[in-house]
Amino acid sequence: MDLSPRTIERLSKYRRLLEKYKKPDGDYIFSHHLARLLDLTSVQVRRDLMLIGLTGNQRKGYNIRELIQIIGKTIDEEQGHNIAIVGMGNLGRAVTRFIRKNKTKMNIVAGFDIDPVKISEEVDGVPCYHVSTIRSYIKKLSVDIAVLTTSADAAQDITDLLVNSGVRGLLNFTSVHLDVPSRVYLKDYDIMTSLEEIGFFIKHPEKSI
Amino acid sequence: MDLSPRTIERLSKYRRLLEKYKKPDGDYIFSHHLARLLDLTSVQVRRDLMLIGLTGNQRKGYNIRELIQIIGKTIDEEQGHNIAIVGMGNLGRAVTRFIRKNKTKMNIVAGFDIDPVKISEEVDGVPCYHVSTIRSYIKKLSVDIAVLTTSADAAQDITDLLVNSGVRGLLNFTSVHLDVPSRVYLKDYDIMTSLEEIGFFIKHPEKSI
DNA sequence: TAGATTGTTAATCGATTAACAATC
DNA sequence: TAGATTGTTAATCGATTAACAATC
Repeated sequence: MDLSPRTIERLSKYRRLLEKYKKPDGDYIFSHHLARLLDLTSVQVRRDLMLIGLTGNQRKGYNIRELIQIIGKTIDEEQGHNIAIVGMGNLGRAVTRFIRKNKTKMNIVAGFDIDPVKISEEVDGVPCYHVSTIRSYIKKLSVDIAVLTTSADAAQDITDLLVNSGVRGLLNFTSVHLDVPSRVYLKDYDIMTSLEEIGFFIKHPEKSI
Repeated sequence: MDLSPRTIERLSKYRRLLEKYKKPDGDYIFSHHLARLLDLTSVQVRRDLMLIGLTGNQRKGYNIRELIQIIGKTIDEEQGHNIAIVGMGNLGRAVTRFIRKNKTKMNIVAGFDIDPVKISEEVDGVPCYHVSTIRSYIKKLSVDIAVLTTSADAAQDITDLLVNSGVRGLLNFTSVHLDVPSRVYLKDYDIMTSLEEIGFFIKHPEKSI
């Protein structure tokens, strides 16, 4: 199986959409219908589903229950993922609550901070520890994904610590470009860059149509 | 000028990196040096800079001051952008403080919420109004970009309201796929999908190396 | 000068889409 | 059956990279 990040992202969106989807006229959906709901082409939907071995019915389309189940088999880790939020400032607390609202296989097991005020103060039921204890808690709690919501200054040092402690995936909300070994999967979320991108394209509207 | 979203994103990162950059051995930087700092190739850096008409020096590289200035001329709107945050929950407040910490041409001029508790309670100096007043405030304050941090339920209705009020760019933090006219530039930030992407690729490490 | 770097075209790579046979 | 849809290969499109001449 050889799925690109973009395909994985679309599969995640298909599943989430259909989990909330009140069956229109049964438990099946056509590729062009799913495509329209997400502004994609029906070919792309069929191709994505083909790649994960899902087969449809020419009369009824794709079985929604089966679709959700096979996407889960493809992208989920059976035992779920244990997540740590590093940096329990506004952004860290917001992300914590956001993730916990979505009942998925993503379990937030710990927060970390340097501020004594935040430490041992639970956020949405998640305990917060001092960053100096990252190594032992990451190992003890089998954290495999960390969300980085620290200050820019601390970002690279904390990243090194996380990676050395065994974290294998990182969601980086800081605006710092992180240096990580290739075995670690890094996803950047650069808010300022995104705003500047939006700013540019509303200044040059002809480009985006 | 015909710049892709990816080029704009890289330009934004070049600038931010170099603004904080303490000159190594002068006020110039080589393309391969800048490339290494951001995990890119030097060809890509040179090509990006070529596209915005920036010319380097074969002995010294690119003048950092000039680079920052020309990137600004390319991507910034001279008068800046007026931004509204819609949904002043944890995420909205976090994003507000985050953007305001970065001194840029992005001015947050208003927040909106439905919760009477949050309304007329300033966040980091930004006033918060009721969503029913979106239309008049968006026009009065000339808001051109909105950050959507509402609940999933409200997302599409609020978006319609924003677009009808004249907003031309949207940064969407909800997990809902939004339907917007093509003249509106939309950028999605789907946290759950990103986590699932990370989860998949740490399960299949051979793919990401 | 020799060596390193820039600037730019052509080739390559990866992802999307067009086309169409197979199927219900 | 006719019509619509699926499944899949081939063509296309867009972005990155290789190659190399020009320049300091």
